[in-house]
Amino acid sequence: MSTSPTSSPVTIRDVARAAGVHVSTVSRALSPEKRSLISDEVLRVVEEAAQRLGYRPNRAASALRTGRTHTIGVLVPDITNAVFPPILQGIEASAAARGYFVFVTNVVDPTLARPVLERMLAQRVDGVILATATRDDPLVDFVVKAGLTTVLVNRADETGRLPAVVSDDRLAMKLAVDHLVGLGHKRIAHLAGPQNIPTGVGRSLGVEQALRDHRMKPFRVVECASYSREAGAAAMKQMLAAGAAPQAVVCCNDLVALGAYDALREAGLRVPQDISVTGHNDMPLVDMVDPPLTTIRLPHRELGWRSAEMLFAEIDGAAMSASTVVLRPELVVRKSTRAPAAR
Amino acid sequence: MSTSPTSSPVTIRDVARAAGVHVSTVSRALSPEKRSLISDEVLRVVEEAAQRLGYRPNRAASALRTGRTHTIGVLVPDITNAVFPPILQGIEASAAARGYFVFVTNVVDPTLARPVLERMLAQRVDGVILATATRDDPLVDFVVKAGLTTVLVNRADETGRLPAVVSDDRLAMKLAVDHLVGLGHKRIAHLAGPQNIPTGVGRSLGVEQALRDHRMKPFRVVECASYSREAGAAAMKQMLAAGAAPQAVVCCNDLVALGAYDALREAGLRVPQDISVTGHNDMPLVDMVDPPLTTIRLPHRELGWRSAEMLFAEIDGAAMSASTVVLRPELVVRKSTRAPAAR
DNA sequence: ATGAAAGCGCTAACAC
DNA sequence: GTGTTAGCGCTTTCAT
Repeated sequence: MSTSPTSSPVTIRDVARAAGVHVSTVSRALSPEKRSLISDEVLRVVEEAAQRLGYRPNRAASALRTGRTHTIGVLVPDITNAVFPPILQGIEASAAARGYFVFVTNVVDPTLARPVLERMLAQRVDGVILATATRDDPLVDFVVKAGLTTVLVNRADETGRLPAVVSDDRLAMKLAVDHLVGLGHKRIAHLAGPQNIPTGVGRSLGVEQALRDHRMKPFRVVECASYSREAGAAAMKQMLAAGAAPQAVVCCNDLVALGAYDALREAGLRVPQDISVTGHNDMPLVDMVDPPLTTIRLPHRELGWRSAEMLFAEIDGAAMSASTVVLRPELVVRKSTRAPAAR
Repeated sequence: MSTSPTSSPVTIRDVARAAGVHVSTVSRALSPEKRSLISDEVLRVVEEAAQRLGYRPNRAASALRTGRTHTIGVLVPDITNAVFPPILQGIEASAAARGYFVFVTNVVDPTLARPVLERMLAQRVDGVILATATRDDPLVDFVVKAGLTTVLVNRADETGRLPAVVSDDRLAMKLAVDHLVGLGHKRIAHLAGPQNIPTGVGRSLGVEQALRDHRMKPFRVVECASYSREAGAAAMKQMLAAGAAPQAVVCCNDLVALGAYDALREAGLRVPQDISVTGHNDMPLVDMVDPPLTTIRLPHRELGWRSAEMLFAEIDGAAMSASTVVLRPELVVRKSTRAPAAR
């Protein structure tokens, strides 16, 4: 029976007056933790009054008093990149379940992250989740010094000072390599990610290790300037220019793989007849491209969810002692890979 | 020379003491509007002290005092849907430029929107942007009654009570239809969007009108249950079951078009040889599917940016009197459309 | 079980 | 140009 939700200058005092009790009683009655201290009768009256007046506790006031804003911040490098929305979704779901709100910021330029964090500090967020950390990120230093509760997602902290939730990049690449080797490929190349980003080096290491397990070495490796289609195309082009084409190429991510498609097509090479390609992420629609991409699926939403859960645990005082949670990726075989042509 | 950004219990009082002035002087000195009232000398001293101590104004306190939180909320139905991230990006860019933060909430179930708004009201957001409004949305009523500054994006308010920023759905469909007619198609069908969503009806109207302009009528129309690939496939299947296949089908959105691809392929029909297909949105990767989709491109980022700008104008007191801004979409021709086969 | 009172950090009248 | 004062709405001792 919520009445007219008109503009609400109704304060706790109004409720107290209406209920004929003191404001502190109202405060207690409306607090889940303290309501046990109040008699059933008063509880009823207060709740009725609050309801009737359309009372909405002013969070700013409560934040000022308690120092807790029920607010967290998230920094993502590019919300337009399909891996981040599911992560955000996971974070937001966890936050909403606790009555928290999430400030989402799109930090295009890494140097702009610092001022954003400054503003978040001013807003007194209860914690932040960083999806932006590069290797040796000064931001890690900053949040640690500032005493800001922080969790990393999708990118771990190599210095081990911050808890993180990541996917197992090494395993991911091993799945791809094993699949290719199983198909009979010998000359397996790698389109590597930027080596200043944790996932970039992790995946490169994974490829090398997996190949080594088969007593093989990367046929050729080219580093991409970024996780983008353009960078992938450029890198593939460069690889092709370097000599004989590989039989298969393991890409650091889907976008790069699609860029490789572009370059390969331009060079008159067919996927998978002439060359097999694998991606990483299983972005939406990669099952519809031509040919459907064999790739690695990540539990993106869970990555977000878990990171938020860790953050809230820390906010609630459970020192996580910088643990890193590693989630398992899985191989999704489609049409971009097949056995190499007989020679 | 910002010193150790340690946990900051440093208040305006500490700065005042360090600078040897009164707190109100500090407040003024640090406020862009009021700093002109302060002597250069004092200004210098205060700024130096603030800097040195690592002072960060407590926004919660300021919000309590002024009633302004420098915070806005955004409700999106599905952040995972590729149209929304660019919109969010536009909103966030506009907000960041003003020192505002954005609460992003993913409202899966429309019935959950109300409690989310209640919480936003409690947080005292300065305004909200709704990307979720359905037709005759009770939410519109709610925010109007609550006196919450609101702008709609991507979906207009038919009752005209709220300002909105939308893309021209009628024009979009006209572009698609004209293209198809120009190619020589006669039997043009429509896979319509949910008719309880403004864009759904807008686009349907657009198709009908455009066809009428050519003295034609829709060859067949099926409404999709949602803007999804599955719904598109189901609708296309249903259409096919209804009798002779159309020569071309105009889809309400890209996902639906891709669903149509699925159903068509299953039915042994080739795109575009047997049937032409158009989409709407120009999602990432639809240029890489097989065949590359002819579609309508929207200025998504600008949609977001403009809506935020309108919201801030209203927050700053410029009554926008519920104006609706309509942005122009554009046709992107790819490989899913061609002239009908000679019979 | 409830009331009284203080104060979180800031801003805005209002003095001077 | 700067200081004084009051108070935003809430929570939390401390009494009773």
